[in-house]
Amino acid sequence: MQQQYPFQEIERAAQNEWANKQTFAASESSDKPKYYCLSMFPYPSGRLHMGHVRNYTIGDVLSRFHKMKGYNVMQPMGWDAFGLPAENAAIKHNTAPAKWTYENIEHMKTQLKQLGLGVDWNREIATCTPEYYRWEQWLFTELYKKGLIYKKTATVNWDPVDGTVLANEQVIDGRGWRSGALVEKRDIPQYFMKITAYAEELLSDLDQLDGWPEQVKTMQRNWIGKSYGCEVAFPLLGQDGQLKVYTTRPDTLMGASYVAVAAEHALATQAALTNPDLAAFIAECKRGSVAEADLATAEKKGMATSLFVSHPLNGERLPVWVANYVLASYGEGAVMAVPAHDERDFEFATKYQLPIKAVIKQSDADSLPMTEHGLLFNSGEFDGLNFAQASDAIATALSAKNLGQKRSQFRLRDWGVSRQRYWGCPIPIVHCASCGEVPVPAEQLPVVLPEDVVMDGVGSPIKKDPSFYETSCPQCGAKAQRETDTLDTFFESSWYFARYASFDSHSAMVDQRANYWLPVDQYVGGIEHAILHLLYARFFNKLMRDVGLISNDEPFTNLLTQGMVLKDGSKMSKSKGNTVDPQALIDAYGADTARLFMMFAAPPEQSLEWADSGVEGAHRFLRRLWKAVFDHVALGTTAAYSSGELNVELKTLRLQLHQTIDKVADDYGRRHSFNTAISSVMELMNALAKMECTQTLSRQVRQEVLQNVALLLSPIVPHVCQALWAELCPGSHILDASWPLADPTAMEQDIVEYVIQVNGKLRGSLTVAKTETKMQLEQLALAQPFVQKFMEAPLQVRKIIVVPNKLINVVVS
RNA sequence: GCCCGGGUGGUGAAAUUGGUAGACACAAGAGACUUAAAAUCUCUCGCUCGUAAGGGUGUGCCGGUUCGACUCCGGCUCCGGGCACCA
Repeated sequence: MQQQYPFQEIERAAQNEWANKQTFAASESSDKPKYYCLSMFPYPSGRLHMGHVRNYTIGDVLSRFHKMKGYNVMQPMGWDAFGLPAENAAIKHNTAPAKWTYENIEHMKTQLKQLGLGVDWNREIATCTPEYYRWEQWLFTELYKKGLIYKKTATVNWDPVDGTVLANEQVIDGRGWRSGALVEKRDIPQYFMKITAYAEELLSDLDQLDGWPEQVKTMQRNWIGKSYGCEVAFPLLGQDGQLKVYTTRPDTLMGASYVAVAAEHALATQAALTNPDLAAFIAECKRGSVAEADLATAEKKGMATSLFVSHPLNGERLPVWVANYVLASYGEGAVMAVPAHDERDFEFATKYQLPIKAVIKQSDADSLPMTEHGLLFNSGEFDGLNFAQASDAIATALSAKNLGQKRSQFRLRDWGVSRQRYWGCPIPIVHCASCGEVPVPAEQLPVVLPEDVVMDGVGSPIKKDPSFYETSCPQCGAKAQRETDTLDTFFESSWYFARYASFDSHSAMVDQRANYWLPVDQYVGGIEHAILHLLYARFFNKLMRDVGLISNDEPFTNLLTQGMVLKDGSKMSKSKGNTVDPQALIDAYGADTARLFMMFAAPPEQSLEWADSGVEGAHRFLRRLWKAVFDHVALGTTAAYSSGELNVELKTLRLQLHQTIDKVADDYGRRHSFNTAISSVMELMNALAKMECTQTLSRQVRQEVLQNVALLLSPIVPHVCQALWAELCPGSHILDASWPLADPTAMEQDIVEYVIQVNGKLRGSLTVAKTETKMQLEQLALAQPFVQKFMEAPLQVRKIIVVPNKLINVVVS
């Protein structure tokens, strides 16, 4: 055994061995319970960053831990390979997105392999390959035929100078990022998936996801946003028709003083026909980005139309306003405004001097706006009712007039999946003059995206390429045009978890193997995906279930949401240019140090500001561990302790060892608290270092400790533990060893330390036999000088609190 | 703006169910070894009063519940994530 810790040599040897022996190849034929551990696949941006190291080390630790615990483990890896950055890079470097993407994949794959992940690389997938995306094209056509995909117009960011659609990310302060032109909203036809048809199930099934963080479930619930309220119709004055609104506060109806519609609302368009000022205002509202955060933070602006409606219950004449704070896409695209009881309506009414009429009160001291529930007043026959009573009574009154009814409403909108971009999966639809929209038949799939293209920065190459878009109608054979939009890249990442189980199937999107592996037992990924990706993946799981491909209801049984690795206070990402490449770290200290440092730095769910101070410390620990084993085996091999009378020192060390075994198992398996698992092993190693040992028994205990340390740490630092094990136990392999079980006899203790407090303040401690009664403990505590000191007259003991095996608190006054 | 998190020494953090605040590390300082440096080892290390023993104080801020609060409750503040076309 070498005296120095030869990390390069060990890591290369271990990684070669795992590759040659196919150590991590997963198989469906096993009598062990299966464990499918999935980390969110990376976007091939060029190089790994610290967020990747964190994500994939967490997944690998859990995979290796479960393998040792006797599970049949699958840990796959792949590439979320379509997306906007490839187009930008292609323009910048005058190359094709495909070439750039494949080169990045090659480089990042090498980097991932250097991390020593226990990945089954046979199952590797890249979403930009026709073998992958043909199946989502197939699913698209199936769903289209079932009516779960439909077409409607939707608003996009339009750059009038570049003549192109912009992603929200490409709109900076209302201007196009390349042209600098003021961005406009433009309505274009797009395909939508009816995720709202699954809203109820997506909401209720959250209740069965016990292995998900409460935080994520809450965010999803709020995003789906089921509310209970009332639809209210305001009859138009001077013309036929009604203005419909949806409200969650029907109890405030008698306080409505105007109604407001979105700039895109039909009534706004109508009123603008005869009102040039209003037309100009509506045009102004159509400037700027479509992102909700921009809309919500914009200054509240509005303009009165010349239209009026009548209040459905009291017949009062209310003006119709156009307001930029009304969302066209939620509810009816119109609201009834009750300024006294709504923040935004209050701000708007104050600005434009609209009437503010209070109708709900909690007390006489209410200040407006008063947005809490309360009792009605100023509301005629409804005075004195509470929220629930008033909601019922007003809904009944509206129903009687046929001007409204109770209903629920989802905030969730259907998912627009069309993108006017090149580097994505072509939408498998053919537009035929006589047959209309025709889905491409399964036998003609995939619709292959041409990869040999030139990106000029304006528009998508396939929109200008007749050899792509000219085709014939699958139904009538006449000349027809292919759809040139591509799919949202969330489409690919919504089902990849199932494809890993059927990675090489040429006959189906997923096959029976998926029902062996699914659902994913442990999903690991960034908290930034808490809503969109995870919701879409849950939706796709249900879609795949309903077309008969899989049988599970939910895709991910347990979810670990990794905190972000921040740099300079914000998310590390290529678009922000603040990434840190782990390569230098791996080159200088090895993968084990990088992994150990990452796991030791913070608990996985916590966000982490990147700093490399501490890397040295992690490396130093591995060197000390190496040296401890070196010194131990230099004296010859020995068996681990099994029996014999031990002195107090050795007994205490064994106690600590077996407590550590229990703690580390709990930290890995239940708490996912890798940092404390590491620190408890460090404490154990510190204790071992203090122990003199030349005697046979103490060498046996030392052997027992070192063997177990190798096992406990092997999920985190697998290379060095494999090498150490080979030295400690010649002829055996660590991958054949199973997770250690703590020895209960080593953990028996007959004494216990009590902390003594006086009035909740620490004053001393007491070591007593475990068998002492509560009465004896109280007497012992009172007898201590450091307690007596606080009992001098006139102070008296009022009570004594004894927390078994922990603490005694003497309360004096 | 709305939804979800977070704030503990010089730094990363620990305290698992309301029960010893700061484990384990990093950095720093002092010392040992060395011709010297590196490496390694030993010690000190929240703030404050004190020579010491010991005391006071301290987990973003203000208030509350409790024998006891980093932990629970109310209000604020700052930072991060998401907001449907970044992934």
